[in-house]
Amino acid sequence: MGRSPCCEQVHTNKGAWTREEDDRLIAHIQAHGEGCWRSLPKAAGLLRCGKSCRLRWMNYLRPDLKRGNFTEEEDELIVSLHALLGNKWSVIAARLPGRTDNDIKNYWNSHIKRKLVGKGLDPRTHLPLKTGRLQLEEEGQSSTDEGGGGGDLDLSISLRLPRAASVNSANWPTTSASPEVVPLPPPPAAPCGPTICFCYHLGFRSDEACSCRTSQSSHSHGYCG
DNA sequence: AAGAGAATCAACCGCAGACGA
DNA sequence: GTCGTCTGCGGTTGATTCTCT
Repeated sequence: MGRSPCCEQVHTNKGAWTREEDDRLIAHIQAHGEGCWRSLPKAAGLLRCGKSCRLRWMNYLRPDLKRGNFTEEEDELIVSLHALLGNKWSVIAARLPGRTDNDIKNYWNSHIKRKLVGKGLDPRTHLPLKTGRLQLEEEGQSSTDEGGGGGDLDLSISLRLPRAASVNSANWPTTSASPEVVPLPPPPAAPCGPTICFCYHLGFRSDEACSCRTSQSSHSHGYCG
């Protein structure tokens, strides 16, 4: 098919952005909005590809970005969301106002991953390391894999919010009640059926995020229906 | 003080999905 | 329905900074 390159490689800069390039990009976006990234570099007088401009703006120049260390609350929230969503960094970032997917991804890889391993947890599955089952998973059998593949057990797990009301962002353990918080996709319209609500309490504190507490244990399984 | 290794983070790359013609 | 373009995402890389010896 011959995908065209995202930019004319010959005429674009690469590598670290200069102060001047940043200023040009900021000035252009403040004047014209984010608009079409492909045409932006030319319009802004930048020798960069649109992709690079977008990345620079999203990850570094946006005025609403929060700089500095992650708080303990953010840390816990990332772990919780990762347990539910996996490496959906953009979705996780949407729950953390002022943080970018790149930030979170980097923070995950440099801090949290190590922290979980230190606690004896598999950072991918959030389950204890080196059980027989996990041994299988490490060889390519993930517990979240689509139903498929071998073995006597159907290992697929259905995750859903325990109650429709939980879609409301107020029920999520966000660090602030920012209106920018993006709710997770709503559950199907059908009433909550026999699907297991697998509430794996990682990082959530009491009365937050989920109310179907059928067990006092820290790793409880609730049931919708 | 200097070098080595580890940690951090900005940026790039390739792919997939959305969308319009 | 097909094709081409654009955007956004996740994985990865590489430069810089920090820490330890």
